[in-house]
Amino acid sequence: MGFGETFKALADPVRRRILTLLKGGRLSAGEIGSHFPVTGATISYHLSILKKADLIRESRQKTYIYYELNASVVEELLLWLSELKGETPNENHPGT
Amino acid sequence: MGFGETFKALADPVRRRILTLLKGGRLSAGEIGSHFPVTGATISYHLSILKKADLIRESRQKTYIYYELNASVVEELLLWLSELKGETPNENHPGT
DNA sequence: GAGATATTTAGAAAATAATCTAAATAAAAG
DNA sequence: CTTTTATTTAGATTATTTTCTAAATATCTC
Repeated sequence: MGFGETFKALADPVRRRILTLLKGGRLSAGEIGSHFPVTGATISYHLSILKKADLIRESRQKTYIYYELNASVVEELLLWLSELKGETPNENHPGT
Repeated sequence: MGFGETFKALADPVRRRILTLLKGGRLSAGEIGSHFPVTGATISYHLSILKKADLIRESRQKTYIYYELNASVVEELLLWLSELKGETPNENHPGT
């Protein structure tokens, strides 16, 4: 919902590391939290920021809430930055 | 100097608009300021943030200080985001 | 339903960021 | 060297962000 929100979400090192973790597949909030020396509440806060920026998606399953990366917003960012650089953005969609 | 600084610089709408303006070529601080309803001091503050993030470069000339976009940092950002997306980043260097 | 585990929400404290006004610096012109 | 114009720096204020502890909610298991 706007680049400001997205860039702001990416500005925090904890949130960038969360995204990098999620690159390897979906993880529960607890699993994510175990990688950082902060409380679960703080992780929950960071997840809410990432969620608001639409960089991650959640899915409840049993007792856990799993989070996974949402690449489509990253794509929009790539486009904006490519345009800033002054290049025609590359297409790289093997499926199309 | 670290992605945090760069993303933080990009998180502000005024700073993003400054970068977009500079895409069209270098501008003095005053020329940049004339596009925004804020004081020159505030523009100077935003320019200092962009400078610290190495997103812009300055060059003094006569009474003016000109600012221009520095694309190389944008390139690093593109790489990081491409990797986050899980794709091999595209090369698009016509000169090589 | 009571207890256990996972996660979020609320509220407060501390740190950081954005903006302004006023003063300082820099360079050029006279 | 004084004045003018361009820009930055300093200091104060207000807003936003990050983090914590404690409490609330949700979902399972018995």
